[in-house]
Amino acid sequence: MKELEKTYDPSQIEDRLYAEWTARGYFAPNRPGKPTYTIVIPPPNITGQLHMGHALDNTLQDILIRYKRMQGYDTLWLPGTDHASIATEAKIVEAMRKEGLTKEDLGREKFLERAWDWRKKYGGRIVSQLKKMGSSCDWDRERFTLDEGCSKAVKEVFVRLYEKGLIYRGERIINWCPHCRTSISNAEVNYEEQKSHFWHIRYPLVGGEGYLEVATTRPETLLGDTAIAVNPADERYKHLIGSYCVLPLVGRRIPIVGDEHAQLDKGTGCVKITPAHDPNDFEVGRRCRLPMEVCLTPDAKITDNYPKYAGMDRYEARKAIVKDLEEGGYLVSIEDLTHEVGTCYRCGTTIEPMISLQWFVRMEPLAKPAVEAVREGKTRFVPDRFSKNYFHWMENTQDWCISRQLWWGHRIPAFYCDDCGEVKVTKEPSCLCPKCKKEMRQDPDTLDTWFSSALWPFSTLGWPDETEDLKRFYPTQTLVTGYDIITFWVSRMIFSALEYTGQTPFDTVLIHGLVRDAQGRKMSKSLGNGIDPLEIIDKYGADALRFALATGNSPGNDMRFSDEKIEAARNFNNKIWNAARFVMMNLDIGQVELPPAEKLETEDKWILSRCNAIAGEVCENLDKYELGVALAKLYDFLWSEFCDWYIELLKPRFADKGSASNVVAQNVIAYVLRQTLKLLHPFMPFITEEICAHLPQMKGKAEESIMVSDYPAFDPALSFPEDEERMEKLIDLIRAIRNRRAEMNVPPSKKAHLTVVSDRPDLYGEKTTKFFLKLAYCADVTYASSFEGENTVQVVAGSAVGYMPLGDLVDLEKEKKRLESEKERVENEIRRIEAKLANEGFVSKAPAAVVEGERAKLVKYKETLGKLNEAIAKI
RNA sequence: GCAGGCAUAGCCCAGCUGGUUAGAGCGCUACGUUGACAUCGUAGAGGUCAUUGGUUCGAUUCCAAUUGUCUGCACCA
Repeated sequence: MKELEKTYDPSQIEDRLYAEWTARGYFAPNRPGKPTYTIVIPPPNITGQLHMGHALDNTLQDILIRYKRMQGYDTLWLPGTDHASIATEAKIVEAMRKEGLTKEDLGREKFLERAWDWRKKYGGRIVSQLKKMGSSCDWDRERFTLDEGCSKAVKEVFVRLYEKGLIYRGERIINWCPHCRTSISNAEVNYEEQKSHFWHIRYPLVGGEGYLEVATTRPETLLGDTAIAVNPADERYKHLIGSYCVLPLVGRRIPIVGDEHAQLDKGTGCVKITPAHDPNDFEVGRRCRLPMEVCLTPDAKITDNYPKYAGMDRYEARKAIVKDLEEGGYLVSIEDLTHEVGTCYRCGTTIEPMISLQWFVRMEPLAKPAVEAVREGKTRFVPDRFSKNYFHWMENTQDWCISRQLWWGHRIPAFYCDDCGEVKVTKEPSCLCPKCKKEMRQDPDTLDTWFSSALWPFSTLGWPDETEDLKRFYPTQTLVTGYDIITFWVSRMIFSALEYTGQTPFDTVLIHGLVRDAQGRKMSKSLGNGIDPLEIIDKYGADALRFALATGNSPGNDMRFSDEKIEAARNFNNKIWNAARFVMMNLDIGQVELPPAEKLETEDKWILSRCNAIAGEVCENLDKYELGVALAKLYDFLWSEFCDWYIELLKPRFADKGSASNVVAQNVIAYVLRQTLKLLHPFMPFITEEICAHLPQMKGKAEESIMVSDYPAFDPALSFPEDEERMEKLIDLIRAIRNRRAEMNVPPSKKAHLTVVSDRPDLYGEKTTKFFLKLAYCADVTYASSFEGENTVQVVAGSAVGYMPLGDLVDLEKEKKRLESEKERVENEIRRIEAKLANEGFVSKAPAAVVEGERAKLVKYKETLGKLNEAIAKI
């Protein structure tokens, strides 16, 4: 038997195994006809580097796909990347800036060349990083949101929606990022608390003595004011509706209008209206037919219409205008205020609401069926509470601004005639004006990245064509993603899929939380507290990283990543490794065959039964997406039951070379180890594969790789409840003896005589002696139905009393006290249970199994109480 | 403002549809090493399961309120 190294060294193993798996085509099992299980990857940005969020997301997906693959499903994990228009373009622009170049210098074509070069250079980076994680994606089907197929789908969708009237072009207030120089959707705005002021300003009335006072957080937009609104029911001002005031500093006459937007009980009741730079004011402007006055340029500077401030940045202008207002006697007061300000989710710049001609998706008709589908359970969120988020967003969503003033992305397939203004939307790359027959000009803008991501589950499978893949793998089963991306992506995939394919794109959305740092803070570049998964892999291995991320992690909840966690994971790897080393050192059989039940010892049946039970539970947990729970069970089973007990119990048998019992032990332990490794494989693919490759094969069932072996399932033939009970009793007694010795500070080197008194000869006898000798530090063991002796320590557990003469170490008084306090505890338990059983309500209403359980406990406690009395009487 | 999450051992967290002697890991204490593993073993200390009510035969678990904390969404003239 080839020997394993003493400590596990993942770096020697992982890349080699990954290459082997790839070469053998294991990632794409190709089992047409079998039930399918499909996951599409949330495509990482091509600009991105693998971070802990990706690591968690992909660990969970890989666990699921490996599990289903081992269960025999026709699995597909479809990988790919996202062109990430705004993020990528920003990076390229930034790189160009360093060369002293702007987009305009280069022109669209040259710029796009650079972008594709960028993609070529960096798009592969994240992919190779995913591979380091062990991600078993079908790389032959890798896709890109801007590739030919996805582009085809995007055009198809755009044209269809346009023809249905669900996409329209119009002038609306949109969120404008002055830094990225593009519109962004509502979903892409983050609100941040900022300290600011309320400036109270007087607007003099025309043809009168008085003035109206308004308060604003944005005095610079005063330049764009085209009215003052008051509530039509406001007794203070309603007589003024229809008259005018003078716009301070500008001198323009602006009307006083009546509109519900102005509330009676808020501020002074008067509101300045800037229709071109505020969404609410825009609506007021529409209702009152006010002119739009644009006073800010796309880079948030004052327009040339206001020469005094022209070219000033919005904040500069604010200062200047406040100063001028003050000097002109218009400024009444300044009030401190903290308020939420919209910022660009990409660059953090404060967004500027602006009136702009953009393309929109009409959301209401799309949102309705999407809400219905989830309500009817066609797609299920795990955990369920996230469906509430989803409903809330879907039911309140406004039209989606999809055009972006960027070059890197899907160009909007709309064409304009410069002569007659005709608009045509077509999948063709160019077209002639249907009226003037002149070449039309394509819209220069591109689409929101999320527009193409929304089609990902079906565009990647060939839609709009009825491809074999689409038929075979769509709709998909599970989508795994973080809660931060439900609105951006998940909800849009659902309504898109319903609209174009008539089906929800996936059955289940498994939501995970954020990976935070050890102090619970969000990992961020500015804090510099990010942990690089690749460094973790280098140091501890991918399996350790995966274990640290998966264990104890429950759906939807954030988790902390810490040194302790990754060290615990590394230790577990090492534990598995060494358990395997031990097993192999003791094997001399060429292949493994599970002996018939009658040849098995109690401990063999116990471990087989436990392993089998765990297999059943793990499958159940995995089916319910309780991956963290499943892994924790495997951890406990392997470390506690397999290593701490079964291996220790077997040591005497392994020492007895050549015996029949030794051979049985070899077969059982090799079998259980293999089963356990299989159960663990989806979580920790590398170490399990490496060890399995060194283990002898099962007779007649040789497996090429653990990756393509069958996942264990509960097998009634391997369930031995009586032997489980028997072992548990034995373990209880051994534990109790160790416990007693430890309490009395008896070193392991001091061996004691043990007399086991029990009326259960089936539990204790010749066969158990070796265990007491080895695990309970006994010199020898005798079994009896009664015991007469003095100066002995008495241990009550597992339906037996153990007597150990420990000579001078025994303090009889102390011993008696201990036994009595133990007795008291047991008596309390008995009282509690008896009271419960005497309760008419409990007996009649509680389920029979629970009542039976309580009765069984009572019997057990009474038995223990009897033993304790017996022991106390001896003192 | 609206909605939602979380509150369990010194720390970090499990505990799935109510019935457990409330659990792991880390840390701490004591003991232990010539052959699987010190990246280890044995044992121990440590919890009124945030508070208050309610439902129930029975509540850490379900409901309500309160407090603290975090997150979405909205508004902010």
